[in-house]
Amino acid sequence: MKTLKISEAVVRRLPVYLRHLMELKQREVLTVSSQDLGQKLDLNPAQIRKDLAYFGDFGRKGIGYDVSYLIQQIRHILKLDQIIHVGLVGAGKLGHALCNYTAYMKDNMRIVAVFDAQESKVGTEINNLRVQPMSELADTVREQKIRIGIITVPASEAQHVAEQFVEAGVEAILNFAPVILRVPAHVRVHTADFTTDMFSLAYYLSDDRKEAPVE
Amino acid sequence: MKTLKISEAVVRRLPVYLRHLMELKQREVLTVSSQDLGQKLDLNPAQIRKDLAYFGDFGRKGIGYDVSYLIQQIRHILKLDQIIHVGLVGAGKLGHALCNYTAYMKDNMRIVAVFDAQESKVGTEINNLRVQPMSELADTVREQKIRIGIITVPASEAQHVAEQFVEAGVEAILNFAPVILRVPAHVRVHTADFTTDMFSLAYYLSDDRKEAPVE
DNA sequence: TAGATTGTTAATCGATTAACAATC
DNA sequence: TAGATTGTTAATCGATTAACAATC
Repeated sequence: MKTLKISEAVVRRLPVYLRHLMELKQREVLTVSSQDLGQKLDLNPAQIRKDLAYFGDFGRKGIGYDVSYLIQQIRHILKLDQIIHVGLVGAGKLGHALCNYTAYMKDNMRIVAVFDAQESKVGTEINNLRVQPMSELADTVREQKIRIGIITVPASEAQHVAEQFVEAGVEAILNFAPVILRVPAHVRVHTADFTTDMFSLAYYLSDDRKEAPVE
Repeated sequence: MKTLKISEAVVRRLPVYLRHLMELKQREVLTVSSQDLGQKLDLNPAQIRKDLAYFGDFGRKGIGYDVSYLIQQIRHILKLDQIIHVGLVGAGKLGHALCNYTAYMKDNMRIVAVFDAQESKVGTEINNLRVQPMSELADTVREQKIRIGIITVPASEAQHVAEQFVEAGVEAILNFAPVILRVPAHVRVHTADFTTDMFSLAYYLSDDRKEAPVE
């Protein structure tokens, strides 16, 4: 395996490849070409080959990629050949939804603890997990070997929660609050912000204003 | 206003600028420089100036940008100087969460209808909205002037729902299901996929496997 | 005036795509 | 063998950043 700095764009495509490969496997497709993949995923075949070639020679000239083998390799690259433990803070509707969303994630990641600052939430059950108070976060992260933290609290509390996660030793954070978190460089943060998505979508609407303009 | 093809990267940053500007406004800050903004948002000041300059001369040399004026301009660019009507299909936990997530979106967008294919869901109330059957989607989209559709159904149903949205005349779709949707070129789709985010985060974890490796 | 900061051009950097020898 | 398809190099394209004249 080569050691080179892999761009974020490449890393973000790997889960997309993986997902489609799993589907192919389920349909008992044994082999797939970069051509096929590109067609399905709306990507340039050369890009797919190049992405994969960063990590090794996974294909066979004239043949393509062995589906099962490639799945195994991508899971290894993404460190998903183990079960990653995840903690979540914010037992609101969104937190609830994500806990249940284990559908096809469950072989690779598992939400093993849920926390909330609100006393009324503590002790309730979500998906067989007892909602814990924030005071238990640090110990639980260590005991349960939680490596990724999910933040589904209001924007005003997100930074504080992030700091507690970092303090407890979490290595990466997925943040759903619409704020930019400040964390040390060794902690990776991705922000999954619904409002940013919605607002940028609006840009692409046609120009005729259908409602009474405010301006 | 110049007419030039604006890259998606630029469009995705505009809502981030807007959000921070709103916060500045609330704190009664009158003026902001690209320097200040860059610091807060982790972006290069030149990039911010360039992004804004695509759309007009909004700043003043030696001074910076007037916060209120820039807010107004960005809202106009993003077509958020009107209230955009939104429809949602999939009244599960995630759909529920998004309906409630109107917090700071409510001046710009409004979810005005919720649909679900499951009979057991139809007729229940979410945030004062009656969940409607899919058979009412087309008419409601037209009557309510719904321009953006949100999809929060299982992956297997997402494509079918997208087609119904497109058929009904929706201009853009925000898709939460982990699939790549096929829609005509005039419809814009953004995919907000939780699993892709989580899986790509795992790549950045440290290399020591903390659980018993599967491999 | 002096200091600050924009808008914009030019330079740099990085990512995508094309092309093709190697080879199954 | 002929056709298909990889891995990789070179070409292209696009996005980010630096630099600076204009000017508040």
